[in-house]
Amino acid sequence: MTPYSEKDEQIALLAKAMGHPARVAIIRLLLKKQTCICGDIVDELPLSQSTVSQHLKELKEAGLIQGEITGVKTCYCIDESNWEKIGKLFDGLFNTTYKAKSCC
Amino acid sequence: MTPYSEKDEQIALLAKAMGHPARVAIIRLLLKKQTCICGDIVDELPLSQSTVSQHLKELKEAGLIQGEITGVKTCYCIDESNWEKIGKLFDGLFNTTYKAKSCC
DNA sequence: CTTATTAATCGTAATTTTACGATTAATAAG
DNA sequence: CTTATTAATCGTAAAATTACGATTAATAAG
Repeated sequence: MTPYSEKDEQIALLAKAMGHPARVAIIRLLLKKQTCICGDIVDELPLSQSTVSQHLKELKEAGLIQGEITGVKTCYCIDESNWEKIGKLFDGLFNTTYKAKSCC
Repeated sequence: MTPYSEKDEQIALLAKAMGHPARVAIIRLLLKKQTCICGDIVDELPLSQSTVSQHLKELKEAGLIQGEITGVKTCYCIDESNWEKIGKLFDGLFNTTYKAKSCC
């Protein structure tokens, strides 16, 4: 269906999800802070509640984070089941030591 | 000016550049193959010459690749001076071992 | 039951991205 | 000099993204 490899599609999807500074900031927040309530994330970002919610949804759909509704609040966290795999995917691409070729 | 950290902006910019399967495929091609002539890249992708040229421009602007005009052809390659740094940027983010927190 | 809080979703406008064909500029080949 | 080749750029249409306020749904608090 898609003319690209499964791996390339996967990396592109994940990279796209990380392709906005607000989403990078959210990921970093979830890696650092104890609290991961949606409202707390909204407070840390210069964006409206609805926009942050949209960014959270994108990160969730890409498999980077998980959201768990508890009562009236929603707690977000890094999706542990994918995190390591994602790290390795990027590692496999970016930490290929590049050797200069003849052409340039 | 920007409300986000320099690092988050940098990562987002690079991730965005990798956020399309065609561009991931181009990077992988440049990592693997000897030849890096624009025309060869066009041949490997299911896209028109102008579209590939546009993707190459984006990768170049993000600092991921370099292009060198030699006669009537242009030879693209991984930007060695940035490659390692970029790998470390992503490594620093994705290879943070995530420890489950109390909240979810 | 009523009201308040929280976060998702809807509707929408503005911007950006993606893709293409056509054109252009530059070098190479004849 | 003329023609061919290569790749960048232009113009443009369609689609996707980003952001917001308003609304909704669900639980919590009174």
